[in-house]
Amino acid sequence: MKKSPTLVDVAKLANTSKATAARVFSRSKSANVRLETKARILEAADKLGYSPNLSAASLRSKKTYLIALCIHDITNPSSPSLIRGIQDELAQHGYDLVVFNSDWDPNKEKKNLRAVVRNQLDGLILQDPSDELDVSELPDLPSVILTSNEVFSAVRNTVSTDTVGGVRKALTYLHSMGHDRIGILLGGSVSQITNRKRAYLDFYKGAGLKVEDRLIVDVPFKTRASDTFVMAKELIVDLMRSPQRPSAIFASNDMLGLAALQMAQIEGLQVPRDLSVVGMDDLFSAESASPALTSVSKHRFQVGAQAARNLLDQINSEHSTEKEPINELVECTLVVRDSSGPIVKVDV
Amino acid sequence: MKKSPTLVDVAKLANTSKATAARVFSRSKSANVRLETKARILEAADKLGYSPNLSAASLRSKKTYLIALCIHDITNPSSPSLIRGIQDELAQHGYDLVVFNSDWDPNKEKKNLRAVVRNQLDGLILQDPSDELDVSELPDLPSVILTSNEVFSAVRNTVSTDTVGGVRKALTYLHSMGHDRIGILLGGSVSQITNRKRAYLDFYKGAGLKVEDRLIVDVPFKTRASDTFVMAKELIVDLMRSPQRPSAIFASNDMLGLAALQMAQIEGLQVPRDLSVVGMDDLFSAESASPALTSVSKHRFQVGAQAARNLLDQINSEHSTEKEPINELVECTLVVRDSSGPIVKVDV
DNA sequence: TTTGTTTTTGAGACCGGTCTCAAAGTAGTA
DNA sequence: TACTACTTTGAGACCGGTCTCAAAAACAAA
Repeated sequence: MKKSPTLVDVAKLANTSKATAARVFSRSKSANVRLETKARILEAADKLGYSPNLSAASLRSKKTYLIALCIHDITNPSSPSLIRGIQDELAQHGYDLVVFNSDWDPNKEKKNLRAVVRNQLDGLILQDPSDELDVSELPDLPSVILTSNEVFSAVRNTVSTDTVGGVRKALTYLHSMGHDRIGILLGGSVSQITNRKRAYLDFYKGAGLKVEDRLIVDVPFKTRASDTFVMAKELIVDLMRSPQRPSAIFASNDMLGLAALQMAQIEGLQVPRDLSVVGMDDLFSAESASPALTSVSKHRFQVGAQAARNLLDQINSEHSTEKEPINELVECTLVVRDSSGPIVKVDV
Repeated sequence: MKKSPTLVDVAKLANTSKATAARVFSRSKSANVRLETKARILEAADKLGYSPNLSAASLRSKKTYLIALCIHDITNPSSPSLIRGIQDELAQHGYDLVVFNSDWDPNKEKKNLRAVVRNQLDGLILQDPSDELDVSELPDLPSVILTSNEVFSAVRNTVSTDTVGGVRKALTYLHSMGHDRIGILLGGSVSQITNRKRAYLDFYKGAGLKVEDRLIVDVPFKTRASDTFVMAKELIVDLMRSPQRPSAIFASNDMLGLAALQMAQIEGLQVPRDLSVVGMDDLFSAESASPALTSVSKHRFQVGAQAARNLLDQINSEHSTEKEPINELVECTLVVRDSSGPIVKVDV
């Protein structure tokens, strides 16, 4: 690991000044270097195996070309496509991504945000900040927050998913297939649960259906997917064994939907003949399930891409005058697969 | 976004020198500062809202406390647990992770490696480098390569999975359940395919079974999981419909295993009564499949943790004298679930 | 050739820490 | 009190780029 050559070495070899050599490698525009000179410098750099030192550059220019993504857990099956959406967009503009996990721990979250500042990262994409996080604690840099929480959307740009609309789409679809007693599995954070429960109740009211409390199942939140999964299955069995079981189940996330599929099979219910199941998230696991799980896609990839674009816009708009925050909403789409179908009336 | 305070500001306010103030925040040991002084400095820093500038620090100290992970695709379902294993280990030592995707494109791979150097990252974990990458192109920094390729393991530390042993475990298990005509679905890269095919043939030979070529199915590799999935299903159907179909299928990755489960259901085969299926990777999708897929776990989380530990060791061992590279092998484990069982003789 | 304009180049300050080395302070001991 | 050993502090060079500003060169027009 010998000392690597610097710009001065290159300049010396190319018989020019440090400043001129710098212009050749600088990211900023307006690199006015004569072609002949430029070629000479590049040749010298090549000969020496020169690679610019970004630490040095960023010290002066205040730009690291690194973006922070603070999410709960990269292990969560819906994280990868979000990340990929962000990365693909960033890559086009020469930015790279640093990923932080908070594990739903407010302390880790704050710690991560501090790391973002320390590392001089150029921008921040923050997923669903915890309630413990005060707006004033947000670092003072270009940022996009993935949340529908008004506290944050009032002060920062946000991108969020129209989950309420998504729930409506799923229920509308099931209702159109003749289902009028639809079980709902609620999971995730408290706000997610209340959100979706409201959407469910609204739909029932709008459709003139009678709400049955026992069709509404809350699945306690666990940080590890597998734990949620196990817990969900127990609760789902109860629902399936109840004397008047629903003809369809809407799971507010795919984890729960998959658990339902598994339990249906164990209970000897045939899907979708005996039971229709619709999930939400459209994970790969939904596509690969047997039968393939009908699911509401939240377009995580697009959410990521959108957030990244928004962030880059902020970074590039010099005059970051106190503009009104932009709050974008991404629509959900229902992906119909094999786990759902028209109701089949049972003759007893 | 006003100018943030520097160490000099803090020192001034604490009525001490820059050097002393620096010692309080320095990561390196031997911070000999009197407690009283330290308190004064911390108080000043707190009052000013001081946050160290890592770009400046790393310019001088040559340390960014950032590690690069170059993988093929974060969207690949097995990536997240690998990443998490790495991150958890790194976090304990104050390092953060930058993730790069190559999409199996050698050019992107090289581009990423250059970015690693430019950004002065402190270490590199590189997944399965492409054949186009020459050993000489590896950047000159602490690194761990996730590969079993001898070309790389001869010159760098590596961590790899004993997939051959994993294949053997799966086949041994199926054979012990009475299956003697086991189909194998081969997928992934060329080397993966040849590796596992050899393991399969070796096992068959060892067990004194007759190899049937039509039980060996190659599934062409696609970069997108969904594409592989669709392609796999067509090939699997052929296998299932063949006059003498196997009583068990070993899929060399879970994607293929899940595809097999789905096709079995569509073809009206009951798993595991009519067909046992065993996958490999132990993705969450395997656990959530119906029936839950028996799978060979490659312990990706542990692989990641191991690699990270190894990397940190390298970084911390000052005298990086040309040691023999360390090549670690992680064993696979068979996770038996509901998609496999003893053979059931059919009476025709 | 002279003058005005535009493009290229170079000198040197600067970014905000870390690091070295010597000076100053503090004990401990005789 | 004097002397040694160890701890704590400060001065200032240094890391390798970027940025500003003015000088030099190139070009165009007169």
